[in-house]
Order: sequence, then structure tokens, then C-alpha cells
Amino acid sequence: MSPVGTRACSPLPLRDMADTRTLLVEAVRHALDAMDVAPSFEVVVERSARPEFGDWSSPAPLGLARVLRRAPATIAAELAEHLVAAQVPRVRTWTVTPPGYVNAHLDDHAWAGAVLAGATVLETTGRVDLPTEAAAAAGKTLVEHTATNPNKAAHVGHLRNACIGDTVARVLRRTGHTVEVNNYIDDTGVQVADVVVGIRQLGIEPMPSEPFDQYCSRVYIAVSARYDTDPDLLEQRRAVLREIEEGGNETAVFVKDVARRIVNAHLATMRRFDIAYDLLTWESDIIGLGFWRQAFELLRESGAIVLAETGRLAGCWVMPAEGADDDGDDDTKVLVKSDGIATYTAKDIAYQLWKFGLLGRDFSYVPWEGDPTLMTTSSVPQPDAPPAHFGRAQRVINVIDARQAYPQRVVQRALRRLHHEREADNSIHLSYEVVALTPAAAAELGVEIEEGRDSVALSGRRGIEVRADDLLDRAIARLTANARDAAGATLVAAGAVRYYLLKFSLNQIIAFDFDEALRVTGDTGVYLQYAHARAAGILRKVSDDGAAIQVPHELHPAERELLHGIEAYSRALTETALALSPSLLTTYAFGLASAFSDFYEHTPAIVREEDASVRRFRRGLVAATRATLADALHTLGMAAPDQV
RNA sequence: GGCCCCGUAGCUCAGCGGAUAGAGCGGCGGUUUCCUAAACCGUGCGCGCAGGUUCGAUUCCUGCCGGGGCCA
Repeated sequence: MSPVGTRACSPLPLRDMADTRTLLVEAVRHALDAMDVAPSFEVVVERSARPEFGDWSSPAPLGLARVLRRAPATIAAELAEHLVAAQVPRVRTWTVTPPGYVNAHLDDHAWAGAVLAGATVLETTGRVDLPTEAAAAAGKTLVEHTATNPNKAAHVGHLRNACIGDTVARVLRRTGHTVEVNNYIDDTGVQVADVVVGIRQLGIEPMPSEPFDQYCSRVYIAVSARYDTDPDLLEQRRAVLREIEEGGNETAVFVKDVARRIVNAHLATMRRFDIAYDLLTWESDIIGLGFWRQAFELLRESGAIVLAETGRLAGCWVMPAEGADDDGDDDTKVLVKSDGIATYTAKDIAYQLWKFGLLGRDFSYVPWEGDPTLMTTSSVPQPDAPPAHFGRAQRVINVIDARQAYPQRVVQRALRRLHHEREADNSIHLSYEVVALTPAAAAELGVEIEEGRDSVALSGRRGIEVRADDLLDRAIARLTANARDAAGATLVAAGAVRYYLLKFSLNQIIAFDFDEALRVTGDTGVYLQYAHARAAGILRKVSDDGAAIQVPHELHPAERELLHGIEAYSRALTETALALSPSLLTTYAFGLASAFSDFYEHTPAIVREEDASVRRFRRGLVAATRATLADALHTLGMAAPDQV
């Protein structure tokens, strides 16, 4: 893209690179100061509801009517006068519309120039100029996600978790945060024990070329179905759990090996979606290194947990609810069962303390299976290892589904009881709702749907699931027909699945439907990638002549919308990072792609444009779109192919 | 029983204090060559119900109804 000339400076102390909305908020604030409006009054500036009103509008006079005891229209008129006098850069005129809005109509030349200049910076340096409220939190943010039990193949529910966590990590990094990503491996729980019992007792053999995780899925389903009729298996499971807890025996070694192989399968699945981790944290190391014993002592000494002596929970170590005694209140959480086994939540508390560097202990670390880019915790001391930089975070984000809200609250409460108030406040359970099957999807999988229900929950235990790998394979098959090559189809397919799992609000249950997930038209990842490829195609055909871009005096409405879309990127990123909500970014990216498609369809073809100046400007607009869309796609963890 | 989430167009979902509530899909009817259309255009009697707060409520509060989840 060519450089854009800078224009005359403004009489207000405004940052050149500020986005227009920020600039207007500051300008309105400045004008309100002159009108003696209290600084606490919150200035709202939003895109105008209709193009005739202008580009940006503020309803500030409506809110001020009562404060100032004057009619909104009069206030609006006075505010507009101040704004006109202030000669706000990038604004051509101010208007007032009933019942009391002030509207900014932008100076296309100045504004479009600033937007294209910003996009040039993004393209050439990779820098995004973020609004001031986006200031990155100090210190490190630790994001835990995926954490799929290592006893079966990952399904779309696990994939939703991984896509959310990976995208949140990307968005935070993109907005200047230091991020560490952990994938927690629960290799000491009931679910691994189930599979171990199944492998040993049921005589189920792997099928030829069957991946290990899929084999374990079959065993898990089979053993789960047998517990009802074969109580001996339950006894076996208890034995396995005891041996895991004790460690140093043949079973523990076997379990660890099963978990290791499944983890490798999960990592391979996630890698197909471009999802990676900094560190694998093993529950067996949390136990083996005495993290839980340490946490237990801390909790016991502080009185946060007590041994219940009477009632239903007698013999259990519990954390009582606020103000409750130890006789089994509703909100009392058991951390150590009467048989001495620590619950998941207990280990989570130890892990959470470690994440903040509050435990006073650390893991050893080694590369995972020789991969220098991925580390894993270890219980074996590594005397020659360089100093570790894991944990000791300022903020911890646990990506865990909404069903675990209660145990997550208990973890937070534990920090509070240990007087780690700040860390408790910075413990974020990033909760999201589960994936369920629509009746159509259930029917396709041959799953019965209960009378009176309109969806069915996924269940690895019962084999009611859509495996992540299978879904991607189906998407690839669907896309291969139209793609140039297999590699391209794979990239687009992974992006399509990711987009589908990210576009829903976090607290919305995804009603999974194959037709929706695999669709290639409309609000889909494919549409976004297609728009990017289309922009790249134009740039291939129209070369950059290197001359400075001149903004035409009259912009086409589609060009203005596209410029607004490009400009909104930094704000979309910021809001996504603040809300930790990837769907904000998917919604933004779809809007940008739509604006580009609209521009493409409704303005003359650039390749046939004969006016060099117009062609240069419109090429610059395409280049700015391409760079912005590519950045948004990458932040969403999607490829931005030049061709599809 | 207590707590959490959801209820917006036929379906799947955005919007979550501001001017005529949007999109995708499906249906119907159109448009083609700036990687061709994986696109675009037209076509929509919709905010579960009742109160409250507010100049203004789909958006905030309370209660109810319906669906889902969690804790026992």
C-alpha cells in the first residue's frame, strides 16, 4: 500500500492516530466542559442510525436535558456550535436532529486518509493502534483451556472449549498482553481409570489402523455400560484409583502411558485447528510433588477447611459456606472424601495457587516428547534446566464449561479464605455453555431423542458425540469439490469449523447441526476467507504504482461503509479482549467481509478503472481491507488464504 | 428447595439504555465474468407475560410462565 499524506493539524490536543470515535468523544467532552457539564457525565458517541443523519451521532443532549433544565434541542444546538468552533479534525459539518442528537458528518478526504494510513501501519509493521481504554493489564495472564480428560477422542464440546481458549489467548496477545497457555491433563481421575479397567478386563482389541483415542472411546463406552450389571468392575476401578493415588506401581505406569498416548492424539487433533499450548500440566505431578498436601496444610492452618465430625459428611474435609458450620450445609464443599481421596476441586485449588505463584512450590519442566515448542510438567528434578518462567501470573482465566461454575466458585473462595483477595478477584472462570445436538443431528447419528426435548446433550460416556476429527474430515470433504487443492480445502475447513464454534455467545448453548456447521455460504468462516481471497485476487491484478493516494471528494456509500469497517477493527479487538468474548470478533469480521462484498458488487471494477488516481485509491481501499481482514482472521485462529 | 443460563422473524442467532430492532438459513423472484456467483439484489404483521425505574426499555430491576443446567 502507498503512503498517505498527512493533513493540517487541529487546534485540539488530539492524537493523530486516534480512531474517529475516540476523537469525537474527546471533542464532545471538550465542548461539554465549556458548557459546564460535570466530568462524570458519560459521553456516548455511536454510529448514526441512518446515513442521512451523518456518520457519528451523540445523544448527549437528551441525557443532559434534565441536568441542565433545558430542552434537548437547545442543548444540541449549543453543543453543535461549540463543536463547529472547535474545528474538530476529520469532521466536515455538525448537524442537529430531533429530538436532540448532534451528528458529525465526516470530511471524507481527511477521514479516509487517516483510516488508510492506519491500515498501512497494520500491514507494514503489524501494529494496531488501540484505544486508550485497551491498556493491557500488567503482568502475565495465564489461560487454561482444552483440559480434555485423557480417556477418549475429543468431540465438538471439547473443541468449543479449545477454540474459545485459543482465541482468547490470541486476542489478548494481539492487544499487548503477556499470555501463558496451560492445558491441564487430569490423568488421575475416574475417567482414565474407567479406560484402564476396560482395557484390562473387557478384552476389546484395537481395530486395524484405529487411532488410539478412538479405541479408548470404544472401551470407555463399553466399560461404562457394564458397570450396572457387573459390580466387580466398580471394585476394579476403585483399586486402580488407589494405585494411581499411591503411585510407584505398575498400574500407575500403565495409566500414565494410556494418558500420554491420548494426550498425543488430542494434541494432533487440536494442531489441525492451529491450537497450541505453552505447557501441559499434569494432575499426577500436582499430587506427586505434594502440591495438594501443601495446599491442604495452608487451608487447614487458616481454618478454611475443617474435618466434619458429624452428619452426612462425617469424616470429610470440607470448606464450609460463608458463616455456616460444619454439619453439611447446602453450600459446603467436600475437598477430601472420608476415604482420604482428594476431589477434583481440591487439586484445582492447589493448581490455582500454583498459577498465581502462591504455593511456594514449583514443578520441574521438560520438553514434551522432544518438542522444543511445548513443555510439560514433571515430577523428576531437572538440575540442569534453565530457570522456569511458568505460572506466577497476575490474572488467571480458566476456560471451563458452565456446569462447573460451582466448583470454580469454590476455588475462588479458597483463595479468599487464604486472604489472597487480589488473586481471588483475578481468578476468572470463563464460562461457556455446552454443545448439544439438534434433533436432526441426533437422527443422523442414530441417537434417540427423549420425549419432550428439543436437543440431546453430548456424552462421550454414551457415545453420543461428534468427534472433532470427524467433523473436520467432513468439512474437508465438503470443501474439496470447490477448492483448488487439498491443502487449501483443509485450511478453509479448519477455519470454517472454528468460526462456527466461535460465533455463538459464550452463554448460548450451541444447537449443533451438521448442515449449519458445514455450510459454505452466508455467515460462515468460508465467506470470510473467500472475501479475503477475493481482495487478494484484485491486488494481484492491479499493481501498486507507488504514488501517494488521493482520496476522492465524493465517496460511494459502499466505500464509506467499508472504511468504517476497517476503522472499527481496533475497537472490536479491544472490546473482545475486555469482554473475553470471541463472538464479538467473529461478528465484526463478518461485518467487514460483508462490507467488502458490498463494495465489490456495487462499485465499478477496479481492473477496468482508467483514472489512475481513482484506481490507486480504490486499490488502497482493497489493500487496507485485505490487511485488516487477514489480521482479524489470524486473531481468530483462521488462515487468510490468497486463493481458495 | 437454592443458585446459574436461555426465551428476539418459520429455523439458527446478533443487538443489551437512545432516532424506523438486524443477520444468516429456508421459501419465492432476480443479477454474472475486478480469484466468475463460496457473491450480490428484492421479498419479513418478531423482542414469553405482568409490573417498576427512566426524558427514553428488546436492553436495567422485581414477580410470573416456559426450556436447560448445577448443588445436594
